[in-house]
Amino acid sequence: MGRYTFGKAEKLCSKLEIDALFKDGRSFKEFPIRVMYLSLEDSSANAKLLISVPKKRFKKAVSRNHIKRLIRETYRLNKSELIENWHNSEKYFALAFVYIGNEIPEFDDLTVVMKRVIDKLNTLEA
RNA sequence: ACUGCAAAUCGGCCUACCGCUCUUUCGGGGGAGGAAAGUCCAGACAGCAUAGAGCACCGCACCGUUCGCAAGCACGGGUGUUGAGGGAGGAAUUCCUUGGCAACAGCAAGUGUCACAGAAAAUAACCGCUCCGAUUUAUCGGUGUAAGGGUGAAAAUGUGAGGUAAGAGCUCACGUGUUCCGGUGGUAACAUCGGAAUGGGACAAACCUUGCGGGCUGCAAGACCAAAUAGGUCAGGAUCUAAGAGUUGCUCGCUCUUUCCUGAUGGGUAGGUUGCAUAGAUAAAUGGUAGGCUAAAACAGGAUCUGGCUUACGGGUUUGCACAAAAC
RNA sequence: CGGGGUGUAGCUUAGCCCGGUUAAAGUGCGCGUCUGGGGGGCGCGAGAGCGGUGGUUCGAAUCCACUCACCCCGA
Repeated sequence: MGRYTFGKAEKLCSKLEIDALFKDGRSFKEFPIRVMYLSLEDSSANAKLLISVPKKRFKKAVSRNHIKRLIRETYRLNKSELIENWHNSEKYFALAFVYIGNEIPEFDDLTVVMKRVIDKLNTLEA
């Protein structure tokens, strides 16, 4: 079934959707991640995600890539509950995770944060 | 052996589970670096421009070889300079070995600058020296001179002799620097020998002069496909007795434009394909967790490609050089 | 990807083009003084060797080369 996959359909690629998300989307913070979300009419997947790490805070490409990979892994391993919920209620969302911390996080700490983010998204939209 | 220095080189591996990207004949296969970086140079490639020549602007500047338009880079060589070691000598100095650096064409084309100090920083004259004149016999004025003094980063070719009122390349000898000519060695830069002329302070990373080279812009270049909306062109139709223009002396009529509908068409935007690759996308792929080797491994992530340069870097390996005293 | 700019006292700037004597100013800091005290005024003083390395030159913040850091612009 691919419960822990993260393929292309689940990534936010369209420039139009990205612009709409940053213009009209709502957001909340769960340090060190800022989450933006926007309901979509119809889509290929129940949740399409975009991960961003600002260049101003992390000068080196290696650092930015590493943080993006960590966030992607934690999301990939914890998202199944959220996707199931939205799939049952036929909701479609565009998501953006922006890293606002100043240091490179540890995997275990980020897992805790990501679980709280998933919970919040579940309760907010339920 | 250890340690230090220099150079070259390597740039974590294995196992399990969960994942990413490209490709596929659906079995599978490929998947970041020595610097991928900085963007300091250069080229390939692409578009535009282009009769020929000159000027401006920019770049380069000892010689040879590979590549290249010229440079750069690499290797080798010359010259200069600087550090270290050694030899000769009383010293100045000079020779040899070795390492670093050099934007090493031209101030003898012109212009400009040379602070402070000093008389004077490039048509030299303060003290001094010489002669002449005056005189109050302390000195003053004039002429000549550049040996000596002092200043400075730098003071007008060094030593000796002749010469002179005193002196001076003023003359001569021996040196020395520069330029030219010739011989020898070398592909050449250059080295060396002989002769002639000459004595021009430094600075061109000062303006500049000479020689050589350079068209401009860059893959977000460029090529192709192309929705919606608005407008363009063409064709057909409708509305007309509405408005304007043309035709005409005037009216009618005719033609065109304005309005609406339908169809076609070219340009072009979003977007896509290509350019684009034996890694290769287009919000952009190499990761995460656990364990072991052993301790966490360092610097660090491709966006058109290639070569050079520079910078960052834990640890390992190899080679070369140095290695005091003591103990064995 | 391409292009441009800036580094000088704690901070903000000048000086750089065209090299020269002790690197200048404002603000901040310290001390003194005026005031009953604060604020403010006045006076005095300390504080940088010019981002780094190398070169040219008698001499470099200034000229040149390389390099490090930061900022901005185009699409």
